Amino acid sequence: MSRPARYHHGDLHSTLLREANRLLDEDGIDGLSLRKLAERAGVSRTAPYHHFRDKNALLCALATQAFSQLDEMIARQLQGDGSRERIQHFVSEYLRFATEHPEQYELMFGRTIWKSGDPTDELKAVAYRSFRHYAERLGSQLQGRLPADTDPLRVAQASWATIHGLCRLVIDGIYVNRDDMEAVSQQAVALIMAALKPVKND
Amino acid sequence: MSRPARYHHGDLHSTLLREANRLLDEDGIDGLSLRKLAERAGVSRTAPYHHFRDKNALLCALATQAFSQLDEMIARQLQGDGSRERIQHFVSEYLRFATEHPEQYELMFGRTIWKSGDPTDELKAVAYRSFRHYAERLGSQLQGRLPADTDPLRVAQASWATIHGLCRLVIDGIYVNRDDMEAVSQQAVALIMAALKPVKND
DNA sequence: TGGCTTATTTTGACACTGTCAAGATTATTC
DNA sequence: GAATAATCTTGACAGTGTCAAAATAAGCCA
Repeated sequence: MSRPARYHHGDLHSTLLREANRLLDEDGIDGLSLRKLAERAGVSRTAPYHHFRDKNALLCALATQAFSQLDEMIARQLQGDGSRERIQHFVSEYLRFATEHPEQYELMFGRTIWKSGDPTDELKAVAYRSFRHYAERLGSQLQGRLPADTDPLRVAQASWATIHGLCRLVIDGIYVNRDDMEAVSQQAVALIMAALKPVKND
Repeated sequence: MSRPARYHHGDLHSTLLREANRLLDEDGIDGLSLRKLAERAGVSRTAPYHHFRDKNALLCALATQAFSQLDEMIARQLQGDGSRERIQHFVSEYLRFATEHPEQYELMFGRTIWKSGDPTDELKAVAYRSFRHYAERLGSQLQGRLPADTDPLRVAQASWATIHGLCRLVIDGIYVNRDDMEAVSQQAVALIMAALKPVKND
């Protein structure tokens, strides 16, 4: 016995987060129930309620974590020049992020939290910040190459919608083939680059 | 009393579909329970099981209906020349379709059926047919205007992902502002059109 | 140390869900 | 009219999120 069953767990909060992530990977967002989670943590059904107000709060905490990771990834990948290769690579990394952790991605952007649930202020903050970072970095990469009447913010929104749409199609089980997805994303990037004004490093 | 409570309802199948659609609009996909539905139809909890194998089958039937409507809309809007106005108009109609019936759209493309559930063969057929029609019609509109190394199917997939991504962002409660969405979609269309080879009616 | 307060955990309960089994009732068919 | 099939009902079960009240442990101040 590694740990004699004490009345006080000692580190329930972080244990819950860790096991919740595991449950998410294994059983999906539908299979993640507070009761199962409590059992995994070796604690009674209602113990988690003293660490998270309700299930929504737990899910928001998980989503917040995931957004931090995404934000880091964006900062890491979306820098340097705005060459087609760089942007293409970023898109591939985004798709990988979403397809390798589909349930977390669903949690981050899905209706469970944003529509049915009630997103935490903390979650909203990190989510909006992620997008702002994306828009800023993409904007600086395309600087001077957009037509005069084109708002960089709109381009950021549109391109993000495209990537996000692809991710949803795969994650929701409509597209299954990842090679297809990669090819489609390359096509999308190619179309956008074709619309830009030519520049020296093309 | 409009109808004396008989043992046999007489038209339960279509009544269930009708009331299920109403429940979907009013309470959302999460609020749609078989028991509530049965009560609305004035029938006991398990009566629906003699008309639909389970809840999944019911949802698939609803989604199938919705796909038929979408298919009709595509056929209606995506014809004629491939001018920017026509395509723009189609996109607006698609967004309208999704935002006016968000819960049906969620049902059509969401994970409830495609991932967690088990899509009916009938549903798969009509869903794939819808996309095929979209791809065919868009392809014929862009005929001769795409770069030589560009597969029209990929363009169809990429553009659909963009529209779909926008719809999801709105439906899932992440974007709230519909005017923004309209502007973003116009930006996306503009970018695609800019990448095309110029043609007489531009 | 002792006692008080607070944090943490438990058991019991409630309303809700989808769905199965077995029986009751009506319609259909021969 | 009798047998069969379709349709509907009641009862039950396991599962869910969450509240209230009681039990237990930890922290703190004297």
